[in-house]
Amino acid sequence: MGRAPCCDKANVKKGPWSPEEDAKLKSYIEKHGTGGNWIALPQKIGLKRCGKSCRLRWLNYLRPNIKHGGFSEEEDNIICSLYISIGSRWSIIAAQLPGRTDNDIKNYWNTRLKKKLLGKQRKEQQARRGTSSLKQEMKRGVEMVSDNNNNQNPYWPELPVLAPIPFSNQEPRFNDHASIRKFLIKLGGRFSDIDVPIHDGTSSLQFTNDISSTTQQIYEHSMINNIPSSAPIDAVLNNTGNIQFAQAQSYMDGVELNMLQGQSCFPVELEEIVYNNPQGLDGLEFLCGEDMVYNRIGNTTTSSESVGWGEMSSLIHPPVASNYEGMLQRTQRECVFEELRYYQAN
DNA sequence: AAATACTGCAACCGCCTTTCA
DNA sequence: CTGAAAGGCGGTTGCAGTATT
Repeated sequence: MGRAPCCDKANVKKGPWSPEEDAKLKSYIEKHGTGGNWIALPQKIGLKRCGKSCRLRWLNYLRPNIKHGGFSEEEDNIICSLYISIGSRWSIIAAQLPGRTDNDIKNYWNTRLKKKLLGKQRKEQQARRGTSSLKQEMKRGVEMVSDNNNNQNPYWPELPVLAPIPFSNQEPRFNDHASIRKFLIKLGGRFSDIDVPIHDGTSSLQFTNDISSTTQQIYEHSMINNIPSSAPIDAVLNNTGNIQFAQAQSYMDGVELNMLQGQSCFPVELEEIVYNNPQGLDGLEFLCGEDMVYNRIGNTTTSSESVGWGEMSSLIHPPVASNYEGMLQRTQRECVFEELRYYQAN
C-alpha cells in the first residue's frame, strides 16, 4: 500500500511549461499569493498541473529576482565550501546565494563544479607523476622529513595528538584522524572564525581560531562525557548561539563530528578525491590555493598553529545574503549557524 | 551530412517532515 | 495523540542543444 498520490496523475499535464501556463501561474500568484495551498491552486486558475509542479515552477523559474547561470567564482567557492561543510543540503546552500535556487545549484554542482573538482585532482595526479616536476621535488623533500617523523602518515607531517583514536585502517581515507585534521586545516577553519563558547553542564570547550585544536577539543569532549565513538554526537545550538553536545538526532548529518570520530560520512566525491589521492587533499587547491598547501607542508604545520580565516584569503567570502527577502549582510558561517539555530528552534 | 556521444537543465518522483483537524 | 494532507527536499530522469566522429 503506497501513499495516495497528491493529484490525479491521469488528468495532469506533465513536461515543459508553456508560456501561457507560466503567465497564468505568475499573474495569479502575484495578485493573490499562493493561498497557502499549492494543491488547490492549479484548479483555482484552471491549470491542468499538479500542485507540486506549480510550486516547483514558481520557486525555480517564475519567482522574481531569480538568476540563471553565470555563476561567479565567489559563488563557486561558497557552494564548494558549504557542500564540504554540510553536504548536499541544496536548500541551505541556496539560502546563502541570493537569487539562486536549490535546483540550480544542484544542477550546477552535478554538471560542472564536481567535474571541476575531480578534473583538478586528476591533473594534479598527472603532474605529480612527471619526474621533472618542481612540485614533486619539493614534496619529495617533505616526504623524507615526514617519513622520518611519522611512519604512519608518510605524506604529512605529524601533528600532536592529545588523545588516541582507535583507527586500524591504514588507507588514506577520512577514517584516518590525521587526514581528517589536515583536511579541516586545509578547509581553512570553516568553523573557526567565530569563538563559540560551549556549555553542556559537564564540561565546556571553546572554538578557537585553531581548527585542529578545536577538533581535538571536540574529541576530548566526547571522551570526557563518555560518548562512545560509534554513537551519533551532535553539535546542537541553544538559544544563545552556544553549541551543546547531545546524543540526539543529527542537525548537520553529523558530518563534521562523524569525520572527527573517523566515520566516513563525507560527500562521496570528496571522499573519492582523498581516497584516490595519496596526498590526501590534493585536487582541492582551487578551494584553498595551491601555494597554501605546499607552504603548509613545507612549514610542517602543527596543531598549535592558528589557521584563521585571515590566512585563507581564497576561502573567505565577502558577506553574503542569508535569504531572498532581507538580503542581510552576514558571513557565510553566521548564516550556517543561523540555520542551525532555526532547526533547533523549530 | 548523418550518426553518435556528450552536456546542461527543467521537471518529475518519492521520501521525509510539518501542519492541522 | 493520531493520522491524513500538504509542503519541502534531494535524487534522478528525459530531452533539447551542441560537439565530435
